[in-house]
Amino acid sequence: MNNRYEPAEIEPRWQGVWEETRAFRALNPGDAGFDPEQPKYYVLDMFPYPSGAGLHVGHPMGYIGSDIVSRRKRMEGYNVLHPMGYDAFGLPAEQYAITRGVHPAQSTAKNVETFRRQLRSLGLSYDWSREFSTCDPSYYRWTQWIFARLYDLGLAYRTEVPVWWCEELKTVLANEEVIQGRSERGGHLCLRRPLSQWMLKITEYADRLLDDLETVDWPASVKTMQREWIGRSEGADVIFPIDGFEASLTVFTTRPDTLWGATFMVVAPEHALLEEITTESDREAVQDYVEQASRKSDLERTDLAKVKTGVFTGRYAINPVVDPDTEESRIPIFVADYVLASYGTGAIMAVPAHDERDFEFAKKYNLNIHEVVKPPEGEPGLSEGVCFSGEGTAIHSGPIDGLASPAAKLKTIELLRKRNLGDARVSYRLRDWLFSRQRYWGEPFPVLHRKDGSHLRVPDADLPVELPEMEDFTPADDGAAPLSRASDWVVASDPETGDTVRRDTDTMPGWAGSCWYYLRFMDPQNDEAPFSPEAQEYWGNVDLYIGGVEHAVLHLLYARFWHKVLYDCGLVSTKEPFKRLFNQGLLTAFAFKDSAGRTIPVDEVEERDGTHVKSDDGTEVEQVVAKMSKTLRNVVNPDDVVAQHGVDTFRIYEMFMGPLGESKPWNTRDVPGSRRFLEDVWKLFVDPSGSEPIRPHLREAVEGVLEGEALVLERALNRALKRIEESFETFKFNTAIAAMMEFKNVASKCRQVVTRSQAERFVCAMAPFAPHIAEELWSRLGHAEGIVRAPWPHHDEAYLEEEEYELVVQVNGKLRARVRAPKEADKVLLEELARGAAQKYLAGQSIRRAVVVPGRLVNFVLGS
RNA sequence: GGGGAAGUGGCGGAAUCGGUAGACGCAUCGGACUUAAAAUCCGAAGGGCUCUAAGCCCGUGGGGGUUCGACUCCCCCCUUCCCUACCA
Repeated sequence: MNNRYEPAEIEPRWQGVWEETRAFRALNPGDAGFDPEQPKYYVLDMFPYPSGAGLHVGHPMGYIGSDIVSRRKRMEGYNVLHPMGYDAFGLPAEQYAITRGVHPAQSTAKNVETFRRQLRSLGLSYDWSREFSTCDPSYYRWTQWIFARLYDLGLAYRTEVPVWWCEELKTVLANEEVIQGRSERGGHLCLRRPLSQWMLKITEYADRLLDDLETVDWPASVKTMQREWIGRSEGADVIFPIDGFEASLTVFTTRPDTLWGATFMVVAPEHALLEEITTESDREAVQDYVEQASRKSDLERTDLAKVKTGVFTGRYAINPVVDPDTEESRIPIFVADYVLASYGTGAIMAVPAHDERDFEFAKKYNLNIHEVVKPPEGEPGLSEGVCFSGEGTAIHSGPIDGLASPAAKLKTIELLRKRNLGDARVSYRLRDWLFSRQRYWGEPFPVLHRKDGSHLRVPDADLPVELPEMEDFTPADDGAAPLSRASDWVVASDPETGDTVRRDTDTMPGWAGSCWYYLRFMDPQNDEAPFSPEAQEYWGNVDLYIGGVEHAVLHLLYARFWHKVLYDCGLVSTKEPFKRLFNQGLLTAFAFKDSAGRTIPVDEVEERDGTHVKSDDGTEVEQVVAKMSKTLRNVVNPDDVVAQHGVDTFRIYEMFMGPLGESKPWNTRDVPGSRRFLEDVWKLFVDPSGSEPIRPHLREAVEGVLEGEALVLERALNRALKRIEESFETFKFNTAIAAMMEFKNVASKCRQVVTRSQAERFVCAMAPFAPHIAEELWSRLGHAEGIVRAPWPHHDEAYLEEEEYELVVQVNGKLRARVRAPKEADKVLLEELARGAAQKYLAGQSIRRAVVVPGRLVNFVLGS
C-alpha cells in the first residue's frame, strides 16, 4: 500500500465513490428509503452565470462554505438538499456569443460544461441529479407557466413607457441595469425612449415585501438596502387648482403640514399637463428647456444637479389654503428637471423654507420663501439663513398653528379631505418591474397577439413556447426584437378561434430564471408541474442561502416577489423563500501601485530585500489590495491550485484565509501552509515509511482511564471540537482550522499516545472541511461505510476544565507575574498566591485594593 | 451629499461577559540533516531602550473619557472599502 499523501490519487478516487454510491442524493417524499421523521435542511448557493472565462478562485469561496455546512448537517442526521445549477439565459451570455460569433446555445453549453467540470473537481457535495440550466426548455417551460399565473392575476401588463434604451446593446434595460446613464454591463451610454413593454406589478406587493423582512434572518445591511429600495413614504396628495384653467395639478408631499409655505410649484419636463398649461408667451422657452432635458442623459442630469435649472411656464396655481383674495395665493408654476416624472405625480409643491432643493431653486430665481415651521430650541432656522427641513412647530399656518409637525400633518390631511383637495397617500420609490427585452437569448413570452391589438395567453398545455433556432440572432438596428424575424415561428393560430395570430417576440430578462430556481431544485424532473406540492411542503424554504452582496436588492427582491405571488396562488406554503441569508466576502488579490498611483500588473513586480520593485527599472512600488482582474493579471484559476496541491488544500486555504463574511486577499504564497497541515495530519495517522494502512496502535480501541499525555491530548481534542462547533455560528471557519492545527501540533508530539477514538473524532470533525483526506483516513481506520454520514463528534465539557490554571498577576493593571492556581481556589487563596508571585513589586508598597477575578487574574492597586 | 462595514506585527488573521494582545498560518532568521540545494525536523521572533543579565518603556488608525483594568464601552477626528445618489 502506498503510504504517501497523494491528493492526485485520493481525491478523484473518492469523488468516483461518492458518485457511484450517490452519496449526496437528497431523498424526496415518495423516494425509496425516504424517512419523513428525518429533519430536512436546505442549503443553497446563488447559482453562477456560466461566463466564458470559467471559475476563478473567488467563486468557490461561498460554495466551499455552504458545502462545509451541508456536510456537517448530513453527519448530524439531516436530509440535506444541496443542489447546483446554472443561470444561463440573459444578456452577458448573448453578448459573449455575439463577440465570438458563436450561437448562444452553443457557447452557453460549452461554458456550462467548463463550470460543471470545475465545480465537480472541488468535491462539493451537490446532489448532481438535480442539476439544470435556466435555458433548458424543461425548466423555462415552468418559468413561462409562472408568468402565465402573473398574467392571469393581472400582475403582468403591457404599457408604453419611456424606457432605457442602449444603442450599443440594441436593447431595453431595466432602471436597475442602468447606472448613471450607462448600462451596468459594458458601461454603454443609454437614453430614454418610449416603447411598448411588459411590466410586472411588483409595487402591488411593496408593503408585504417590506413587512415580511421582519421575519427573515438576514444581514441587517441587506434588509436596510431592500427597505430603502422599496422606499415607502407616507404623505398626502394635494390638488392645486390652476388659475384660469380647468384642470388641476396634483402633487405628492410627505410634508402636508408645510402647505402654507408652498410659494411655487414645479413639474417635471415630461409632465402630461405641461404643454397645455404653458402660456403662449412662454411656450418657446419651455419647449427649449424640455428638449434640452430629454437630450440629457441621467448622468448629466445628476451631475449638473448641483446647479438647478428651470423655466417659468407663465401659469399660476392657487394655494388652496391661502386666502384667495390675497396675491400670495397665486403661486407660479415652473418646469425643472430636478423633479422626476417617474416618482409621485411628477409634480411638486415647492416649500423653499423647509426643503433644501426648493430652497436652492428659490434663491436662484428670487422666489418667495415663507417660513411655516419653527425649528425646535437651539436649531437654526430661516432667521439664521438656513433651510430647516426637520420637524418643529407649525407657524403662519392658520388652523394648524402651534401644532407639532406630526399632528399638523394629520390635521392638514383632514382639512384637505373635507374640501376634496387631497387625501393621505403612501408613495414608493419602487417602480413596477420592466419585464421585457428585445433580445434573443431569454424565455419567450407565452403570449399571442391578435390583429385587433388584444392579446391572450398560450394555453398551459402548449408550453413551453420554445425559443426558435435562429442563424442571426443579433438585435435589429431599429430595436425590433430578433424573434420578430423568425417568420415561421411568429405565426401561430388562435387557440380559441383558429385565426392567425402573432407570437409575442420579446423575451424575459435574465432575472426571470433565478426567481424560482430554488423551488425547482425541490423536484427538478417533474414534467407535470413546476414542482410537486409534496416536495414543496417537505422542503419548505431555503434554510441557508449563501451568495454575494451584489444581489442584495434586485435578485432577492424579485425572487421574494414571485414567491409571494406563488403563495397567493396556493403553490407554496411559505411566505418567504430564504430563511437565512449569508453574504460571503469578496475575494481580492494583491496588486501594486507606483509613486504616481498607477496600478502595476503583478507580473511586472518582484520582491527584493523585503520591498516590492518594478522588474524593469527597479523603482519601488506599494502593495495594495484590488479586485482580481485580467488587466492586473492577478486572476488565479482554481484548476492550477488543485493540480499542484489537491482540492483539500484548496478548500482548507480558502477557509483559513479569514472569516467567510469578510473580504480578503488571495496570496498564493500562503497556500503551501495548508498543504503542510494536511501532510502532517496524514503522518499523524499513517506511517509513510511503513506499509500498514494505518499506524498499528490505532487499529483497535483501548479501554481505560485517560491519564498523562493521553489526558492532555483528550483535552486538546475537546478544545478543538468546541471551537470547530462554534465556528459554524459565525461562519468563521478560519478559527475551526486553526483549532484543528493546534490539535495536530499537540498530537504530533506524542503520536503513539493518540487513541483510535481520538483519531476517529478528529477525522470526522475535519471531514466537512477536507472531505477527501478524511474519507481516506476513515476507510484506512477500517470503516466500510463512508464518512459522509458518520456521526458528528461533539465535545465533552468535562475535558475542558483543568485542575490548575495560570493565574495572571497584575500590579496597577500591568502584567507582572503568572502563577499556577488550583481550579477550586477561593479569592483569599488566589490573593495569597498572587501576593507571593508579585512579591518584588509589592515590597514596601501599600496595597490599596486587590481585585480578584477567579479563573482569570488578580490585580493589586497600589496606594499613591 | 447620504447610508453601511472596517482599520491589530513584514503579510493573512486570533482574542466568549471589559481581564495574559498578536492564537493559527505565511514570509523571515538561526540550527540539524545533506557533497550541495530542495524538502523535512528543531528553535527564535511586535517595536524600542539597555549595564546583554535580569529588566524597563511604548504598542490594536489618531485624540479625549469611563474603569482596578479597554482591541473590546462612550464622545470627537482621520483613512479605506462597499452601497446609494435630487424620491418631494
